[in-house]
Amino acid sequence: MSDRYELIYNIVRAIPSGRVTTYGHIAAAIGVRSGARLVGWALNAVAHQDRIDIPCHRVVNRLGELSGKMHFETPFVMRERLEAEGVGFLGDAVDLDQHIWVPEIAP
DNA sequence: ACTTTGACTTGCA
DNA sequence: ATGCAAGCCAAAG
Repeated sequence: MSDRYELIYNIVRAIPSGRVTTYGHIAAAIGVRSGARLVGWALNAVAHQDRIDIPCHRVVNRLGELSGKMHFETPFVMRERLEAEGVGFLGDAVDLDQHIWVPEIAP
């Protein structure tokens, strides 16, 4: 595990309830602007291992779509949790304009 | 040790 | 405005 993973986990864990963020924002926050895929890998590792304390369901792609919902226990749990936190949906994507959350850039 | 793929994004045609 | 291609880091084959 690289230190980047820790940064990613730290940021994802810092996402407030009822808010969502995108892979690109997290990637930019850890200093790797084009490393959005790395974020996905980190979350996949988190989901596959026992790092469930990280709210990976609050991480969506830049369109607000729940791209990683199929990696959860069930494809519905992700939306269920987001809706339970008060996140509004526009069709199959979250209302980014209303719930987007931008992490602080880490040096 | 090298190649391929993946929970993505951005840029050019 | 839509479609295809390239780029980036890390892990699995």
